[in-house]
Amino acid sequence: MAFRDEVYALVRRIPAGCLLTYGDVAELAGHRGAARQVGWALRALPELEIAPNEANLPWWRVVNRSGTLADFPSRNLQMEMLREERIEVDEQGRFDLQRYRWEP
DNA sequence: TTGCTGACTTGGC
DNA sequence: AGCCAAGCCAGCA
Repeated sequence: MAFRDEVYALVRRIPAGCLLTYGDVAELAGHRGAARQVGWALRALPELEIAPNEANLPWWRVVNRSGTLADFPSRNLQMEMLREERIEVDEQGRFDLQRYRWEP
């Protein structure tokens, strides 16, 4: 099973209203410290012609360790999705990881 | 094959 | 709080 598919399998299990960091996903996939590859896997989604919503792939529930979003094309969409799931954002546009982090 | 690149993290200032 | 270097490893040229 490819690393990419391990990532997708894990992301699918994140409950609504919860968050996971790139590092968390990497460790759960058995690749501790390979956070960058998780980012790569998520970035590859549009190129794979996958419709994330229809594929039940809540990629927007993966954020970085600072509780912020990096500067990538779909970050605005991600913010919107998180807001719909009642995840609060502070004045600096950050999430409370202590509160929303998913612990399997 | 080697050598970059990168939706990241961590530890040390 | 921020900056920086090192580590990570799947693709790609």
